[in-house]
Amino acid sequence: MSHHLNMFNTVDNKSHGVRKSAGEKTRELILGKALELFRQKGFEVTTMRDIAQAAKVALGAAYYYFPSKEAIVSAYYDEVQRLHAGKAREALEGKEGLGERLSGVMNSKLEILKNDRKFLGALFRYSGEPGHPLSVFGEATEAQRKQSMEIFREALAGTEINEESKAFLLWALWLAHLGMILYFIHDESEGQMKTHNLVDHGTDTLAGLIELTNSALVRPFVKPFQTTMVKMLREAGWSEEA
Amino acid sequence: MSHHLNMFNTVDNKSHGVRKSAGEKTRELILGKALELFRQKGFEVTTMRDIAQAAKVALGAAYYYFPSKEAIVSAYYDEVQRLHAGKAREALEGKEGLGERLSGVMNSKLEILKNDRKFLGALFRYSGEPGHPLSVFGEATEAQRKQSMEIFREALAGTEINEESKAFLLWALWLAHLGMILYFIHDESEGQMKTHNLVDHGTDTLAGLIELTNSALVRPFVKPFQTTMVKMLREAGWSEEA
DNA sequence: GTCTATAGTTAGATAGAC
DNA sequence: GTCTATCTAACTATAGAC
Repeated sequence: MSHHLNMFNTVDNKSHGVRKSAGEKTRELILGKALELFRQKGFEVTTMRDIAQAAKVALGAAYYYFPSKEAIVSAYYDEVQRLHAGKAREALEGKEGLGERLSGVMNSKLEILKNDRKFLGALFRYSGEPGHPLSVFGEATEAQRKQSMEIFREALAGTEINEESKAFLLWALWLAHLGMILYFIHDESEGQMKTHNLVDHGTDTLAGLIELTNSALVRPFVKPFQTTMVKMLREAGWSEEA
Repeated sequence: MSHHLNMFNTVDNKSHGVRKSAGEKTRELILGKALELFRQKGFEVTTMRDIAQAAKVALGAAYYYFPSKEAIVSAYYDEVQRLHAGKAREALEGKEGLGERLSGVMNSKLEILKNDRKFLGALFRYSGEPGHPLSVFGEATEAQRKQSMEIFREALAGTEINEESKAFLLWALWLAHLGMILYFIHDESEGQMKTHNLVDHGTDTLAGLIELTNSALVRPFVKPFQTTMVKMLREAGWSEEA
């Protein structure tokens, strides 16, 4: 029985039955060792040579699998997304209120990232460079973004919002979730308690506001704003992935 | 008469009467040439060697004045802030409505940045690294942040908001203004029209919302949210520059 | 397709002489 | 303050083993 711990320090069930090519295994080895080093020493100070050495492969092998050092963090984040899809759906089971549903999605994300604040910053390094393959806003990462927004779509299931506003809300939630990660990285409080408070109250407040704007009493006042905002955002091209 | 164009391609009035040390002049020369190259070729492809050569100094001299390549962009941004303080105050003259006041501040910023989208991204490179001297959220840039928020405080003059909410609103405006710059960088539309639309409608909408929440009819509904939010943000430590 | 080994190149950054 | 020389580490290139 070869249960073994993967890079996330969880039991890797997939290793039973699923054939992996030699390349696959090397790739995971490099990724795992890299993350180990990033967690230990930090992203900056860890060199590609360190990583190759730790994985007992040649430097060229590391570059064969990962075109750059940041690409390793990006690959890690792919895994995070995959895990999050599962964990978030688990968290959504049986939860009815919008507030707790949003909170479930956000908190499961934090749970996955909890030991990796040291190197998550590398994810944001190219956010201001539109063409860069690793920009969180770039074309190359569109699939990831869509996938992430799908999870939020599920959290919103059962909420009464028209499709256009919902599309915008998904974008906003994805952005907020990025902001959460950024805040999390900077949060030096015990157990990142401040981030958790922010998420708990923030999701609750947001849910309350959404319900408020749907209430018969307030809606007439809010309606014109919604119309303006949708128009504005359409002009701004948010729907075309701008 | 030695009117000459400075790095912003505007007439440099300060050069009359104000003595500059040799070092001061070298620094400006390097900064100016660097920005020229950044605008021409982009930030990435411009090397420190290129910059030093263009300024006819040794590589070491460039590093004597600027500890890193990004520090050049940061120094440029200091100038931007200084210019913005002036331009924004000009724009605020005679404007009464909150919407147009906010719009004035935002648009004057865009006006200053308009030719520099190519390298503004460098400003965000370390936003995910708390300790880094060039992180927009870091301690080392706190003075700049405060200065920037002061401009927004002036835009809010005459608006009825309690001090605690206002402090938060300033933070939010500063963040929104960062977001605007990010969007601006990614905006490939003719003359960055999309950014301008977003700013025009966004400031108007925000102003409308602020007024709405202050109205007698809606306030009772919104009040509990304001209370919760202020509490939440206090717990999150936003006031302590977290 | 997967890797090793090794030898560059490039460019950011630094040390220390003048 | 300014230079020259040097260092480091990301990255590339290549030739070959399996």
